[in-house]
Amino acid sequence: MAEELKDTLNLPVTDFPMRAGLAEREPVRIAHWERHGLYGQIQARAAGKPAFVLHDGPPFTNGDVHIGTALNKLLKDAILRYKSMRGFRTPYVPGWDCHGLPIEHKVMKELQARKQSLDALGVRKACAEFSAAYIEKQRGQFKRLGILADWASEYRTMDPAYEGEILGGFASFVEQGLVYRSKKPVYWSIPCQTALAEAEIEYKDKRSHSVWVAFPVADPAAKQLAPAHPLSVVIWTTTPWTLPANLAIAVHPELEYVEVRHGERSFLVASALREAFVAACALDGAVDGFKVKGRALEGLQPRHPFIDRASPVVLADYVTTDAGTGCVHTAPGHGIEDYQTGNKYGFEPYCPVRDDGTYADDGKVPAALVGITVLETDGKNPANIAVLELLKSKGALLKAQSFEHSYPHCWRSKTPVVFRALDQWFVGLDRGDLRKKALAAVGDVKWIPASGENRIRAALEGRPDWCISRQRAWGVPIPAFYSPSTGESYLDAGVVRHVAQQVATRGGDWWWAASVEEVLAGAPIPAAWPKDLRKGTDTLDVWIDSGSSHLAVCAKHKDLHWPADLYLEGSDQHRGWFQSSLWTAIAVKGSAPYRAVLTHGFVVNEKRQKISKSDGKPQTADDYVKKYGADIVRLWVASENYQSDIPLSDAIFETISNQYRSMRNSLRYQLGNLYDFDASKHAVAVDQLSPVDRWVLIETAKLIREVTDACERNEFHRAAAALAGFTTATLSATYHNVVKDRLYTTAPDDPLRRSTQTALDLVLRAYLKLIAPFVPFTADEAWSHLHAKTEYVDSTNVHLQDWPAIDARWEDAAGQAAHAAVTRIQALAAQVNVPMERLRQEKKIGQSLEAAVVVTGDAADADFALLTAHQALLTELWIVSSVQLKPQAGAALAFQVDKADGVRCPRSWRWVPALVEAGRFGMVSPRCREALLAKYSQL
RNA sequence: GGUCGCGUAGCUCAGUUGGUUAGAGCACCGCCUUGAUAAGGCGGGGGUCGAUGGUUCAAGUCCAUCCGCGACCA
Repeated sequence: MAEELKDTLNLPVTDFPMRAGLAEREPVRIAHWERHGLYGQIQARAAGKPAFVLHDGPPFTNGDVHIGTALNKLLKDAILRYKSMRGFRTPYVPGWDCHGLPIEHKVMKELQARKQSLDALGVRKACAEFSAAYIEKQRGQFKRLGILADWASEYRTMDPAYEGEILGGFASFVEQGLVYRSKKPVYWSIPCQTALAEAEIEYKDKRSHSVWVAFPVADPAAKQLAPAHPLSVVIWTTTPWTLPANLAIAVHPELEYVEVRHGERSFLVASALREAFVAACALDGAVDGFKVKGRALEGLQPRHPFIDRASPVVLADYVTTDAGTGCVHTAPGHGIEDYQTGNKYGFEPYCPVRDDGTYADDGKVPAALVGITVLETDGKNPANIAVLELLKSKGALLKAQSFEHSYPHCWRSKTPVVFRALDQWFVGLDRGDLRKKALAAVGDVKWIPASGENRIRAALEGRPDWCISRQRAWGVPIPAFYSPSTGESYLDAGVVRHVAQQVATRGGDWWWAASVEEVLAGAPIPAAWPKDLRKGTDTLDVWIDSGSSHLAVCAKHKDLHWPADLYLEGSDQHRGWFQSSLWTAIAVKGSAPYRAVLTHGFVVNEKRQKISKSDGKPQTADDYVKKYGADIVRLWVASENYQSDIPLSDAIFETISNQYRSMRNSLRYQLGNLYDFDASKHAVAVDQLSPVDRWVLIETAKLIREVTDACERNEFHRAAAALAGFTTATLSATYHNVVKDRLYTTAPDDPLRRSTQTALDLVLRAYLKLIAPFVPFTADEAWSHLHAKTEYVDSTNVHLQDWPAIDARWEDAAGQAAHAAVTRIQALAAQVNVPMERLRQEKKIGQSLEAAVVVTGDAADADFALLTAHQALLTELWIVSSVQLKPQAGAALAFQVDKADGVRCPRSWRWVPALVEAGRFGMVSPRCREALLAKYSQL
């Protein structure tokens, strides 16, 4: 009998599964989308509409897609899907950053492991293959995340046409006189005879000499110093071999320095380091003399201990009192800080060390040192030993001792590297007012968040001239020429342009493969150039590569426009891509390449620390996609406030998974209850909808407003929070819960049931569109079930819909009134629930339907009046069997809950005073009898 | 060390121009339900709003300093 009655209910029917199985289902849906050319359909649908160009920052092609890279791409994808639903054309051309040292480094390591060595062309070929292989991998991983893009048009910085654009842009730099050649210290590997980049350095512990060296001051009175004895400024260094290149001594302007008297000599050191100095050099019985601020020492002229020149005192903020004497040996040709200080004071980056590591005979290096190598083998450094000898003979060496410290080593030869000034190419950022123009352009861009503007400004203002040459093979060649006899360099815009054209068709390899004659054939060679020239072997800094993408992509692709509407990358790109793109755009086009720049933070672990390999946690996007599915990863991205750090942990993914399940369950409920609903036949007019249905439509309107507002502000986590709240509170706990009774127990065509189905249908359609940018797989899956009761449908796709609109009729006066009433009655439910819960804990009732409610209150009380006016709604909204209103003058509103009297209807489970006969269905409540009669016409 | 940013319940986030006992969802505990069921409902516990000091009648909300974390520099 009970089974039979259950069969008379209109229970939900749907094939939309509760269990998502995202890891298995999503790839099938991707294939479905690709088969239908979803990206193309989306573009075609918006043909003629204004374009929203989000220009893709190219990920580096040297590994699997990192979870942070995935976050970036998913934010872009969500924005584009949203914008397309808002009526924009959203062409999206993804890119790949292919050149650069990390790839060359990896490739060289592999070659080394196989004991192979290759020339530049061979290395380039291996790098190109490496890069291409990772493009394939990454593209697959991006597609798996549900990224929709014009993959056929993707740009790659190693493509000949792209390389041609880079060089074309570079030609404009040269033409405007922005490019110059100058010396700058770089890491140098002596055995490899090559410059190294940061990534090619390994830090290892090393035992070095540390020495205290006295620089005699001939004329202390020039700075109003009155030492008791002949004065020396004392420096401390761990690289004695750089002393021949010493050009200055740096002191901190704010530090205090003190005269230390010992024997017949006076020494000048920082007061804070006086004790350490006296102890290290065993100056027993030393006494202090005058004290002086570092600032006052500027311009003092100590003499170099073994070369006949002055080593003037200069000021530098980086001088510390951690170690040494507070007087820092400064060799602008052997250190970056030294170089910068040297620049400030007009010293050349003097470097008497040749490529092979030996001292040059330049007329300044003492004869005793010429030809001696600075390369350390077996812990012995011939240059250090020779320099120490020299210092001793001059009486300048106060102390030498061993010193253990971490020191950079060449990753290939494993020998200590040296810092050595080499000729490099630079872009002069203040030439042609480039910096001024760039700073001005910053003001025309919308920075999101606004603090990004300060960051880019600081980066632009603080940046020294841009060193754009790299002594590497895997990159775009710098089309410069050199005279073998004089070493003079030759760079000309016309020639660069000629090379650019050739490279655009032949590829960068051509530069290496062709002879000088071939390279210059047909080029407009300046008359002043000598006949005898060789090609340069340097490549361009890869930031020029990616920084030229707006020229090579936005300005070229027919669907796009220049400048782009939006750049969206991690906040580290203020010093990277945002900046390099701005420089190239200012130089070539005179304005910024983007209208707006949106930045996000970095993925961190539960301790808010950067995700690192030592965590032992998975770091690639695929790890998470395989475990949770792309929609979960996407929902995580949407839920986080990406403007600061973005935490990632198993606990967070569990929470997100729960939220997802909640959404999915609501979808299943709605789809299941719409199985026999056809809007064209059954829809109820808005003004005829029941109050609770009008209520949910207004709630939906509020949701649409909230999500839309959040999306317009790019604050997707607010959208996600609003959707989560709507799902659990508005739908699951309230609307779906309340409306179950009428959906299940009334006759299929009951106006009340059709009213609710009408609302459910409207809510579901809006809801699916709202979640589509964030969980596109699930949204489209449900959309298929809604339209065709099947998993895949060819005729329609949620991503081809317009963003949901609010029907003005939902919010008319009657709707507002119904909404207000239902909202208040719902709020009062909390007061019913408390006493009801007490009965339940006492095991007196179970389901809320077993309860009968009595409300007492003054008839004039606003709430009591409201309940009286809407008495018909109360049992349904509170999900109880009866509600009795007892007006009582002067009484406060009170809710009393008891176990319901009467009998329980076996069909509706409601308690009624008495059951009635319903033929073959037995005894049921009067209301159920009517429903059965309506459904079966015969009982 | 410098610049910028962040720091509200176990987790993810709200807290508008300073103003009632600091909120939501998830998680947790208890009860109910088994006709949304690898679901659902109800009730409950839980926060000295990073710390300290200050401005104010009133501060999570403004100011200062410090601590922690991150990014970029050095």
